[in-house]
Amino acid sequence: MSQRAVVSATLVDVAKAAGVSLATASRVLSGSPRKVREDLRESVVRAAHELNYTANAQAQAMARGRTDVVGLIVHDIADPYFSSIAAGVMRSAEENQLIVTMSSTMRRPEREVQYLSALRGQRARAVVLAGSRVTDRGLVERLSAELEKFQAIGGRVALISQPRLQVDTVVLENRAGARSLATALHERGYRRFAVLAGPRNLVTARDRLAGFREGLTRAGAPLAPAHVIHGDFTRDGGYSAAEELLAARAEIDCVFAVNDVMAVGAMVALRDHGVRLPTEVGVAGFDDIATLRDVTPALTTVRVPLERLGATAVDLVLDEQQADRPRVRRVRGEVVLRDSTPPRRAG
Amino acid sequence: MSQRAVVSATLVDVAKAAGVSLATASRVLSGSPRKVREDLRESVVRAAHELNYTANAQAQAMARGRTDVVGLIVHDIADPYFSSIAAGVMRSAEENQLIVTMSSTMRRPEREVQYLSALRGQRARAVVLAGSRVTDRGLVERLSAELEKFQAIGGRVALISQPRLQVDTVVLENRAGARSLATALHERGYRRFAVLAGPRNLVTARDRLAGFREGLTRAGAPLAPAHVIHGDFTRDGGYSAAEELLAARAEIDCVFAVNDVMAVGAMVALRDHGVRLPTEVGVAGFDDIATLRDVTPALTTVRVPLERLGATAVDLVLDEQQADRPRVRRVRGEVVLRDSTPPRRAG
DNA sequence: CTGTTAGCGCCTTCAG
DNA sequence: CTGAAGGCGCTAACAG
Repeated sequence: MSQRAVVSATLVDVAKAAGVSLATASRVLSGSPRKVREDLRESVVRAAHELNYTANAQAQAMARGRTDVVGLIVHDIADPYFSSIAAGVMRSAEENQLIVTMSSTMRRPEREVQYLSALRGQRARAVVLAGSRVTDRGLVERLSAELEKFQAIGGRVALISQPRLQVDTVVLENRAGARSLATALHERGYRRFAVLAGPRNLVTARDRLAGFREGLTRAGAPLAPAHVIHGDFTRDGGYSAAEELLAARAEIDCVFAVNDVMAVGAMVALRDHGVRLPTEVGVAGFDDIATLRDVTPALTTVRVPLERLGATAVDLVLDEQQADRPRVRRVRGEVVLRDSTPPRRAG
Repeated sequence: MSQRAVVSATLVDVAKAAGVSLATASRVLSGSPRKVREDLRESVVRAAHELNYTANAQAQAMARGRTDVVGLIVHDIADPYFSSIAAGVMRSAEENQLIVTMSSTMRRPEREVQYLSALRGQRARAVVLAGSRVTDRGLVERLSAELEKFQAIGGRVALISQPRLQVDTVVLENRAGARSLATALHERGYRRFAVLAGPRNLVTARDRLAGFREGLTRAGAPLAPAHVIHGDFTRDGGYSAAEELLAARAEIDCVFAVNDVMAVGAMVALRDHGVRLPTEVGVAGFDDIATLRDVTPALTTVRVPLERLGATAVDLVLDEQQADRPRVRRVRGEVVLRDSTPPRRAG
């Protein structure tokens, strides 16, 4: 007879069971500032407990006119760079009682626009867009338009990347970091560099290349154009780029891959082709990915506080101070010299 | 005068602008099966577009009585094991037009219960719980109770771990995998093993240890109890456990760490203490984490199709066939022998 | 301090 | 095929 209920108890049920009005029940259960007589409060709590009552967050959101959802959009959650950022976002979100809904674009920028639109449908309170911007003008415009719509209905936005759009941004100083790295490597005695530069259309990759080049030029050892190889921002991209370098028989003593994942791919490629590391060629990366710290030789890189990037972005969207123009939080990386680039004797 | 609107257009606005009734507007915009005359449909679509209308998903969910949210709960999203599973969950979720909300327990099992309760508040359609179950009886009971409440209101649940609770589960055959690994290593000539066994209360860790022990026993080279070291399921846990092993001056020729992350930590510890790898000691792990494939020497391990685990879990919760008892999908790992455990000469 | 009531935005019978 | 109206579960004025 009594079929298993597939609906949960509602506030009306609780109120009825407790013998109070809907309003009173709501007041005790939804943390309203208004006081309720102790005995009533108790019976409401008890009734709620007995009925396994849990407020319907959707209904609350509708009645209140706002949600506690923050959307996170990343390029690829399986990439340690993004999973670390996600960890930071989730940590800060939890501290602020927010729910995180996540989506992964699989490195297809158009997806950002789609997901953003979906988040608008969710009436998400805020969205964090992590990952490099691209250079494609059309895409940037479509994203901008969608961001404006999102903001038009009161949503907050933070980017983790480059300050290229009219929204709050956590800026990772890729250029300065790469410049410092170049200087440090030059000081260690390296002179003939190659750069595995990643995709041409990713601003992050471009900035790192540009910064590295600047550093070398200042140090008086300018980068040869032929020693810049583009490719995917992945392990395999690094592997292929390094092979290309070898095929070109470039005369070099140090390879800078614009991220750690690529650097590791490059190391493997070099070794596979009989290059001894780090004696014949030094290798450096960027990011200081935790799981990659234990490769041999230990990878020289630029440490990026990834979790902090994520947490900072959430803090930014939660700080409601409506500035007249986009705010920017700059985060610097720190050069970490390890065994993959030992000091090199002159000559 | 005209302050920037902070509310979005509603269906009423669209209907009004299109000169039709609310019902008609709803029918064209929400993919209702009912037909609407072509000219009306067009003007509704146009009005919606002009007003930047996007249906309020919360309101839709309330009216329909169900959501498109699937919750994912992991131990630690920054751990590549979980980020890969997450990638699989998100892929399958997207294919099914579902939204993923994610939370990370930071390896504190009580959090699973809390998050599950929050997801019940969200009226999530389903939840995927990834990560090893624990042995603590009280925790298991509290989780079970919360799972039942979740299911009582129609929510679907899938676990990725061990079939210990009365819900659908994607089971990773840790025991069988570890057993095969033991056999394979024995065949390569290893005889004196140590196991870095992870936390005592994690079922995954226990199963891997048990399987490995079984394999060795069958092969006639039983594991010495003193050669089992427990510790954290992390890189540093592996490092410490290996140091402990060294301090005990155990006579061994092969170390099995119950996951790759620990194995890498162990490799570093062994090297730091002057042990030559893999000549003096072989090292093996479990999981085949992608970013860890390039350590030197290349790590022998048991490959686990992590993304598929995640995707399978989503498929399971979406397949509404209400079986009378929990369904189980078994997934096997595959031994991958690499350079960290080269064939060993007898003697 | 408590109760009544009007929405929040949308879907979906039910008439027309 | 279209429109009117009730209701999803909850919050927040507004009275009492």
